[in-house]
Amino acid sequence: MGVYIQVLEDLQSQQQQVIPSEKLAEKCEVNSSQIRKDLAYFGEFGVRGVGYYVTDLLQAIKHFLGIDRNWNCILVGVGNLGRALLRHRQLPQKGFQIRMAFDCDPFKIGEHVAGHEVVCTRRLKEKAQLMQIDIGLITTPPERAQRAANHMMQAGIKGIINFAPTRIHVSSDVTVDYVDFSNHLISMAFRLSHP
Amino acid sequence: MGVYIQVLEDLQSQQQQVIPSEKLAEKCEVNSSQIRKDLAYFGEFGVRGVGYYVTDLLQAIKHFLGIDRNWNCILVGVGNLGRALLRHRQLPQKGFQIRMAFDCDPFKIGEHVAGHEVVCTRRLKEKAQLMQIDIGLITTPPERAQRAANHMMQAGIKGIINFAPTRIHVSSDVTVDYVDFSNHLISMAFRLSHP
DNA sequence: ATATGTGAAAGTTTTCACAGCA
DNA sequence: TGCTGTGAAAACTTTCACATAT
Repeated sequence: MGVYIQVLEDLQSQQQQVIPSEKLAEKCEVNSSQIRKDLAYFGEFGVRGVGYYVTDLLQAIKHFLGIDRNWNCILVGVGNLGRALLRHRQLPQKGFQIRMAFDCDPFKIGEHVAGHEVVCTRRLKEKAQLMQIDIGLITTPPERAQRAANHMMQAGIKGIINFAPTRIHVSSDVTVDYVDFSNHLISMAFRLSHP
Repeated sequence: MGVYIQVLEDLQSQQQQVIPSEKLAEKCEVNSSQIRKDLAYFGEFGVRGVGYYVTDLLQAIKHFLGIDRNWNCILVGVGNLGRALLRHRQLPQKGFQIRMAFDCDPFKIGEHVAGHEVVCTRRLKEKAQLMQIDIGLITTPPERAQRAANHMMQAGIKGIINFAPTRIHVSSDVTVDYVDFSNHLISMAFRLSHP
């Protein structure tokens, strides 16, 4: 789904006005009926005999996905990965603002990373409740991921993306998504071993 | 699939010898027949009435996935994400060694990151052909991803993991995997918008 | 007694093929 | 004519349920 946005934004920057599902499918490397099904799902946006208007379609997809607004995020764990995310320009560009960064290491507290002051994790609830935080990013070592999740839940955060390679337990009204690089390397190793 | 390894290694470090599919399913947050199907797929490793021997199973899964050996990797693009990957201790721990780091920025060339000297991307082929490199990681800005992929193909690399948010084109004997954080944030935004 | 391995059933996703509209 | 939107078919995945092994 995110591919559509990627490719459509590309087309937009190339001043391409209209695209038929067949061409879009090619660029996204999926089947063209797949695209038509997906796009028809949230309203009839295509024009028969013509194709899809790039700008209108992008708008519609973004609205449908809920990314035609800003999302407030916080990050816990200012290690290598945490810093990479704090400095990543793509995220704010797409409407995901990391508002604050937390860590429990006294040596890191007070440090500034890409314009964010690093704050003690214990102050997460107090700080995060003030501004409405939507999404929490966990980039701690695995053994501290659960604690980070607990802090986030106490602050009323309902969406957690866990980059630490461990499962976390959350109450049923909280959505968790797992991101683990190693999995991509593992799956690549598998594919290369079974040609 | 990677979840199994995560959980089994956890069990191993807790000295747990045997585990039935039901318990394993709970920890992996999947259905227990799912697990039995998956595990039966590469040989009968369970013992009826008992369960699975953790160590043997781990061994078998790792062998099956092709991660009971070392994989030589290189990285192109020493930005924030590139640095995070170079410093990530989990990767070598799992058998993925990043052997060299490349960048085309003259200010970065010669710099050392986590024990890796940064080398000019033009010298990729020359350098990478010497040691057998299996996997290439692209962490460049999107506009330089295709060039990085071309260099990798010239060096005979057959597996590419692309962290840049753009599609790349490769010959049919090369496997590409895409990793894009934004997708996880987008999918979270979607789930939080449609409760 | 207990827990695997596996056919058969249910559910989901992907693709096909074409009617219907610009 | 050209391309969308969509039912129907095919392919794939997940779950159930139980015969089978220790």
